[in-house]
Amino acid sequence: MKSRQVTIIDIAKALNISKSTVSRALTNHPNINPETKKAVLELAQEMDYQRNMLSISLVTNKTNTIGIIVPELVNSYFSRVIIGSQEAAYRAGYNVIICQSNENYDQEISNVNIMLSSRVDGVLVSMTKETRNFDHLKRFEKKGIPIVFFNRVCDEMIVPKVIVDDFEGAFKLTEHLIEIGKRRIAHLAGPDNLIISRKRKEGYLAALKKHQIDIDEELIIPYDLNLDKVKIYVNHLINLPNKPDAIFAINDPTAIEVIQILKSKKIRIPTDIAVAGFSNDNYSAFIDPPLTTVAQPVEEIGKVATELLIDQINRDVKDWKAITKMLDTQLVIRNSTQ
Amino acid sequence: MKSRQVTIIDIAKALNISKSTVSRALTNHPNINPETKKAVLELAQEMDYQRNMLSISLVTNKTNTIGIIVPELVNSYFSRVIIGSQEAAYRAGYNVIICQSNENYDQEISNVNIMLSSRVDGVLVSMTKETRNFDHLKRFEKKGIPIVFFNRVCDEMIVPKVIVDDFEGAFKLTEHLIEIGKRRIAHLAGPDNLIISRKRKEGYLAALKKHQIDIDEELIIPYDLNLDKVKIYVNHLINLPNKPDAIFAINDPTAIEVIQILKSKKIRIPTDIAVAGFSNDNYSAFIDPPLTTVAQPVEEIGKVATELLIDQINRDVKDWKAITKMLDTQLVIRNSTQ
DNA sequence: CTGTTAGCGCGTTCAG
DNA sequence: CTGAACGCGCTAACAG
Repeated sequence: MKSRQVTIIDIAKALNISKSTVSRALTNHPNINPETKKAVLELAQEMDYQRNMLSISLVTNKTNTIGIIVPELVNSYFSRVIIGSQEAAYRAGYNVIICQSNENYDQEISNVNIMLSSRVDGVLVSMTKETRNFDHLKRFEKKGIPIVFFNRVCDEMIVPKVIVDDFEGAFKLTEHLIEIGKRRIAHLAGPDNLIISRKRKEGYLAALKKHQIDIDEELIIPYDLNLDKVKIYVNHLINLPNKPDAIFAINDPTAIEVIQILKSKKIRIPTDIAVAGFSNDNYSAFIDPPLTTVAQPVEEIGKVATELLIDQINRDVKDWKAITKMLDTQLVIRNSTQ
Repeated sequence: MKSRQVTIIDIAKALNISKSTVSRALTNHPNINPETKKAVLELAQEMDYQRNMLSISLVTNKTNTIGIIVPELVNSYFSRVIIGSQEAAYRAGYNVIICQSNENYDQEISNVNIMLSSRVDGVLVSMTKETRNFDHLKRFEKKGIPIVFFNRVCDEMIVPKVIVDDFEGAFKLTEHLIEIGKRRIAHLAGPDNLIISRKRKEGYLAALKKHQIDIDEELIIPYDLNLDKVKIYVNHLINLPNKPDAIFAINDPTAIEVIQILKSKKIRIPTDIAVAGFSNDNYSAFIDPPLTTVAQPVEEIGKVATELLIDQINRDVKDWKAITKMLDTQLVIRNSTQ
């Protein structure tokens, strides 16, 4: 059972003044006697008064809170986005509430409901890998709550988005693999509904094409981002009559998993099979062998997305702008490919 | 500018019934005509009504939200605790708001204020490395808001705590180093105000003592958990006339940093210097060489702490229990020590 | 089963 | 500069 906390009324009574005066003293209101203000502030301090954001939000119809919906927090990627986002949010006077969808569509819907009940002023979203219908996300727009996508964006909604150049990143990476002499480059591609999956695959294909390497569909594995299945795919690949000499995984956790599996089979990396990932996760530099990957400015993504969101919040609905910011990637070459 | 969302009154008007009836229909109230209820529910769905938690919390004096204050989210440790906590919280119908103190005392105070303004029903706290005064945390207790510590706990407050047996973990680890033949075991010890630092150091000392190894104060480095300084300390250690043959770092990120530095100096691990950490972070198994460490049931810590907290929330203040749960650790031996 | 009333804690009029 | 009155959206208590 919760006990009631100190309120403005308590202070007003103790000082024998009106609540509105106390309220004014507490909110930098211009018309207030400095002495009254001082007295209120001191008593507030003494009584450990803490303003009740619930009431304030209720009356101002603004919570100064933004919601973030991410697929997961286990890997470092989304955690880092959140770090960047929180920093930008706090600087602008916003708090942040975080929901994980656990890559599950239904849970994403339930997350939307939480955000809506909490009356967040705006939301940052990176969809689950199974999200193909966007009605639940469109509810935000309809209610006048701005939404900004990052990383896993949605083509069907005309809203601000923050992405990296996945095509170019994958292209550069694949070209690097070709340059070190690899010709049979396998790709663990992500689910087709995610644009990042498609773009990365397109970059991979474009690089092969540029270097006149025939595309072998057998080497392109549709993969649902479930790490448990990587073993099956890698086994399949290394048992092909015409084995791959490189594996480009859609992301770093997958690439790291690939490396573990190859090592357990005494396959030499990169001599027999080179391995590359995408995103440059925190520990990718430290694993054995260090992983070649495409670095993303992850914290920056969170920061930019949050700034775009707060900008939308401060606009009238009719003035919403649907800017897409594309940030640069950087090829990071490490020993897993050289 | 935010536009107002659909309210109970809107539904009441549309159906030409009273708001209380709508409210009852929306809240599984027993006394309600099934037909009225059906009509309300359908209209609510159609109008995309979403209950306003701000109002509900204001009147029920309960937010069904718990706050978590952690020092940082960069490393996987606290992220994983949060994963465990969120799971337990959601299961019990609670949401979670997260604040990072960034290892900064003043920011921790500001986090406390955020939690207080948000009227969380309870808080989970792991202190910053600089927290030596606990007045800000005691404010929760005084206001009847239960607090549960985990990992970095506070001896001065008699509240529930969830920890692991740091002494035993460090003891087993140090003993393992001794068993593989190491005698000059250095320790990068954490700040003395953190109990985990002291316990781990005590475990280390106890193991040395048990095996009659003289304690060399020169090998015990007081370290403030700032990764940037690790290089200085490692350099200092390897330039000692009587070098260490093992380094036990207070946590895994530090140990991984130590490994990078030793490798850059062509010092062989573990032959020249063995390295061990604490907590078994996500990637510690994959780095080169794989890191020997003491595994903690991290997600479990979050889960147990949250359950204890919710239990406190459901109790009357006078029935609060100050249980300390100590979870087991497990020595994980990998190639950095063998 | 339903409607009316009061009030949660606060900001914001409008009068003085 | 200060006070009184109203209302944000909702639940709870009391009447019917």
